[in-house]
Amino acid sequence: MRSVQPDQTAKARIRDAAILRFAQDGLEASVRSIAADAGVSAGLILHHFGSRAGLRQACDDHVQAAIRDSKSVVMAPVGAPAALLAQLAQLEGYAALVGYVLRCLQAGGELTTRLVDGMVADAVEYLDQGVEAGTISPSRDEAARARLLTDFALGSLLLNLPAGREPIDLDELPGWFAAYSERILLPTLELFTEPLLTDSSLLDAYLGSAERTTP
Amino acid sequence: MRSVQPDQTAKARIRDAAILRFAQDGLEASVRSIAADAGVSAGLILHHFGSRAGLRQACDDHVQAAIRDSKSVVMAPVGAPAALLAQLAQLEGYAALVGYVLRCLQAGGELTTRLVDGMVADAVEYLDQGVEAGTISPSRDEAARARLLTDFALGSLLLNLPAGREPIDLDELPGWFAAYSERILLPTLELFTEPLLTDSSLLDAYLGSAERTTP
DNA sequence: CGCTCCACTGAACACCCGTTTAGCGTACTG
DNA sequence: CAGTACGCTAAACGGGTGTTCAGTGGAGCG
Repeated sequence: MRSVQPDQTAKARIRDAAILRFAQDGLEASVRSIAADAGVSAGLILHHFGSRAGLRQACDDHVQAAIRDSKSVVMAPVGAPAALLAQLAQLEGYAALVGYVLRCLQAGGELTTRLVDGMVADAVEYLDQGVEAGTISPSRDEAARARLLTDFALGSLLLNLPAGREPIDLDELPGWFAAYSERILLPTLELFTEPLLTDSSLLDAYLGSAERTTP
Repeated sequence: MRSVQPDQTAKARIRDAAILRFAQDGLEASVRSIAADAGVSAGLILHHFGSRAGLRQACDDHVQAAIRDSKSVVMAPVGAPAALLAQLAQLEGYAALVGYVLRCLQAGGELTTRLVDGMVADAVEYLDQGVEAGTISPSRDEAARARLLTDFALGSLLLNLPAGREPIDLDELPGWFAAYSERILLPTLELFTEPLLTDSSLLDAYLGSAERTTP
C-alpha cells in the first residue's frame, strides 16, 4: 500500500478538513472548499467517498466514534453543560468536533436524533445518581424529565448560538460557552431550587384529570 | 393606478406566496418556485422587490406587522406555548405565518433576535402578573428568569421540530404542536412545582461567591 | 390619435454546485 | 523490466441559482 502511516492518509486528511469546514461554515459547505483546505482536488473527494453524501456520512461516523470513545464527557450537571463544552472545545482538535455536532443539532436529521437520545440516556443515568444520593428529588416519569431537561439545555444553547448560518470562529467557541453558562447560572439554579409555582394546584389538576382518563 | 383594490395586487400575492413557500420549504426556497406559486414570472419578483433579499425583507416586515397587530397572543403560560401555537396555526392563513416564524427562529438572524426579545418582554409581563397574583414566586433577576424560560420553551420546541430542513406540512402543524405540548406537560408542571434539587446548597454557594466578587 | 408609463414576460447571462471522465505519474508486482 | 493498479488531477458536463435585459401590451393622458 502507501508508504506513509495508515493515518494521515489523504482520505483522513480530507475527512478532518471536512469536519473543520462543516463546523465553521455549516453543513452546506461545498466540496470544492473542503478540497482546497485539504490541499487536494475536488475529484479526489468523490473518488474516496463516492459522493458528497458519502463524505457527510464518513464525518458523522467519525464524530460518533470520537464521542463514543470519550463517553459521558458531554453530559453533565444539567444547569451547566455549556461549561463542560467550553473546556472540551479548548482541547486540541476537539473544537472542530464540538462545532460539527452543533451544526448537526442545528440542522436536524438522523445523527441529531441519535446524539440527543444518547444525551438523554446519559441524563437519565446522571439524574438517577442524584436521586440515589438524595440531592435530586425523584420524578413521576424519570425518562420524560430527563428528555425535558436535555431539550431545555440543548435547545436554549442552540437558540443562543451566535451564528445563524454564518461561519463560526472555533477559537471563540470556548469563551462563548463560558459566558453563556455564566449568564444562565443564577436563573437556572434558582429555577431548580425554588419552585416557580407557589402551589401545586396546576400539577394536582393535571394529575387528577390524567387519573380519571387512565384509571 | 391599477383598477383592482390596493390589496390582492400581484405584489401582495407574491409576498403571500413567498411566506407560504418559505414556511414549507425553508428560507432557501428559490425565487422561481415562489414565482410559480404566485402565477407570475421570476423577473416580476425582482422587478417589485429588487432582489431576493428584498423579498425576504418584505416578508419579514409583513410577518412582524402581523405579529404586532395580534400582540401578546404568542406568549403564554411558559409550560404550554405550543398549545397556543396549535390553536393559532389552525386559523385561516396564520399557519403560514407560524411556519415562517419557526423557519426564522431555526435560521437565526436579525428577525430572530427581535422576535425572541419581544417574547421575552411578554414573558416578563406575564410572570410579573403571576408574581403579583401570588401564583408565581418572585425571582432575584426577573429579566434573566424570563429570558431563561423563553429560551427553554422556544429552544426545546425547535429542537423537537420534525423538519430539519425538509418541507413542513402546514396542515400537520397544529396536531404536532398539540401532541408536543401534551408530551411535555407533566414533566414541565412537575419541574415548576417541586424543586429539582432537594436543598439550596448549590444556589447558596453561588450567591455566596457572587456576593464576595461583587460586594 | 399618439405618447408615455408600467406591470409583466421570456430568454439569456454568469456563477456555483455536485458529479463524471479521461488521463497522468508512480509505486508495487509478476 | 513490462504490466498494472491506484492515488490523483484538470477539465468538462448538466443542472440549479439569482439576476439582467430587451421587449410586449394595455391603461391613462395631453
